[in-house]
Amino acid sequence: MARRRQAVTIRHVAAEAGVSLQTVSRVINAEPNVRPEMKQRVQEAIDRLGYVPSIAAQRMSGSRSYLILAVNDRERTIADWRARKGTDWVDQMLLGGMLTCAEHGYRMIVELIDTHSDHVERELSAAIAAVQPDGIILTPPHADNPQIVRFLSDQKILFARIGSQDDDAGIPISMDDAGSARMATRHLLGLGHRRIGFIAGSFEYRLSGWRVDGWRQAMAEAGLPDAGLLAEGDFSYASGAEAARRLLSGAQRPSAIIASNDQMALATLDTARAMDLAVPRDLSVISFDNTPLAYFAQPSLTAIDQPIAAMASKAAELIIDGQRGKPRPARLTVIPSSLVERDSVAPWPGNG
Amino acid sequence: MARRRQAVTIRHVAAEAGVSLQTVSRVINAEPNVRPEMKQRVQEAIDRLGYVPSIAAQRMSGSRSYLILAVNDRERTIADWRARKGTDWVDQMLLGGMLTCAEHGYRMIVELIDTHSDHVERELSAAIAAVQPDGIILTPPHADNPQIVRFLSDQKILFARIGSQDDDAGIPISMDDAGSARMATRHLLGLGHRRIGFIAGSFEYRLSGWRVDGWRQAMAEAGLPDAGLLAEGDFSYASGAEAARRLLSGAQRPSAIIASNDQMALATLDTARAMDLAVPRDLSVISFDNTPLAYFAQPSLTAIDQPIAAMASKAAELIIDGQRGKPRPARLTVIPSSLVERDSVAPWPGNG
DNA sequence: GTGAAAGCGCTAACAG
DNA sequence: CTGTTAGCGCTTTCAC
Repeated sequence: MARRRQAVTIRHVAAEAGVSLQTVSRVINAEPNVRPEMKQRVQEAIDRLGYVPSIAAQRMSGSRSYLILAVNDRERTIADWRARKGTDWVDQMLLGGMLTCAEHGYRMIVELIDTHSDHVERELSAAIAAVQPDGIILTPPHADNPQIVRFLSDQKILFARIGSQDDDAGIPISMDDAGSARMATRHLLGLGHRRIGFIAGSFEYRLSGWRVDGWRQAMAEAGLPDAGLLAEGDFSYASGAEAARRLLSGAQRPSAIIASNDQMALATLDTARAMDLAVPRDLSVISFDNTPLAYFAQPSLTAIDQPIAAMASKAAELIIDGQRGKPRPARLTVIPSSLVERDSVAPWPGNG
Repeated sequence: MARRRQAVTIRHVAAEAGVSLQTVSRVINAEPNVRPEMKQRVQEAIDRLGYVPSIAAQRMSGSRSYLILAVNDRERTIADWRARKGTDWVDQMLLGGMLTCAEHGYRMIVELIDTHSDHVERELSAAIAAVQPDGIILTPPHADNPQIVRFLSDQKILFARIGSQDDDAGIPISMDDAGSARMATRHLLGLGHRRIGFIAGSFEYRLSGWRVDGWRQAMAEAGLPDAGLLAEGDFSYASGAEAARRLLSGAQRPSAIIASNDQMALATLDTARAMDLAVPRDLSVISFDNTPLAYFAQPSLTAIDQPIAAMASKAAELIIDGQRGKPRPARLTVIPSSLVERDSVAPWPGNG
């Protein structure tokens, strides 16, 4: 195996520009205390030689690796990939995270970690030891995993927590789940609906609770009861179908249902059809997440769009800022969600 | 910025096990010439300390970086991510590539490169200089880009070419596009169809030509003419719609159409509907790729499933093998595709 | 402001 | 079979 060496190193640039290694290093890192003319001379040599620093070497000596680890739940991610049902969480993370990293000379590495395993910490620390990232982006449910959060805090590693609202450690970034659920509920209230059911996601995800809270608040604001209108799912299609059946079988069935993700909303659509209820004529449905599924469903789903790309981009940005010495935001960074209106919602038809 | 150092280094392990650094290194790299008892002693120390080698340090001294670069077309990839229409090419690459990499202690880094830019080479060489990957996985259209292929050959970097069939350089891995098109065509012939239209993709992708060839061959085998049955698209929905309209407006319209990707197949579905043709009663449609779109389309699309995950996995495997000294396969590695039957195909209805 | 020297964690090459 | 030595390319520290 040939010992593969870098074609153009800082040494070549230094020779070409007739300066020391240090000066080149300073220019690369945009450090102060370099005369403009020196800086220009070095920059020209860099361009002429097409020099690009080796991230391995940069990491070896310095404190930066220019690598950010994006950590996702192994089981769920692989299941989504295999299912090929259009869940594009990872794509959106890459869209936001990768591009923002690239703008600053960073790269993103995707890592899958088991939530349930008793050795989460070991898995994560192995990844950290191997990659030595400058920061870590956590997603649900890891973002609220106390073991992980404590571990990263102790290690003093910069980390962002997408979908979390805890500002005790790391950098929480959220779309404001409660507010989003309120928005969806108010939208339906505004159309005259009074009995609005809610299908919660797994409470292993803290955002599930916040979404329920938002719905409850909006109902309370409108002076409406929520008793008998909440059903719990676990984000899976099957759980959504069961929850929808429960809600729709009651004596006073809801005229609208909000589901905590697209899979459960789709299940609600199918369940309604099976019960001879037309959507949106007999039942309005609003979904959360807005994956491609929402677009393809029949009828297409009105949905709260979870701004994954924007959250990932912000996460990368804040980590890079932090790496450069900027203090982290004092509290939760909110990236607002939006309501995408499609065909699954209609005004309340009245008593007719 | 604190100079962040590795918590546990090879040095600690060596001390713990009471051996030299070299011996530890040999154990890590599974090199021969280490007595089993030594090996075990070292392994125990590694486990006790939770030691994981730093890939940066490994790259610095050795010849391996344990990093593989997966290169995709920038423009198309970003467009797909933004569109959120369920194109899951990158997900499938990750599914196959990342998991296989992980099995061997490698990581995959996704990189986006402009095809059209006149500085493809510069972009790519910058990525290589920065990451110093042990190998590169090229996808269409890069896999057949002569500039890129020549450049990587000259640099003597291991690279796999997904979707390519050239065995002059790199490691070509293909699903056999001609064979796949033949399979689709024969499937329709077997159901009695005689006039089978074909919508080609952009000829900037060489596989577009191969797919056309396969269709032509199958038609010729059956003694059928293909004149007037070929329309050219560019993989976009719009181009597919236009191509479908052209094919369906002829005097002798086809009873079946094969589209070279899902977007164009969807466009064919919509165009047929607009022309009052029912699918599959009046027109059968077969698609290529089998993204989530094929599953969600109405009616769902019978499709040639392009085994992206399997190809990416094979690519990673062959690169890692190569890195370990195994010679690359003498010729094209074929990962067979399969036909996924759904609702867009029916037997030829006869003259009625 | 700029340069020289030391060392990051690991492996290649060579000794023993 | 095992240990020692010399770097890999870069940044840090400390002189000047």
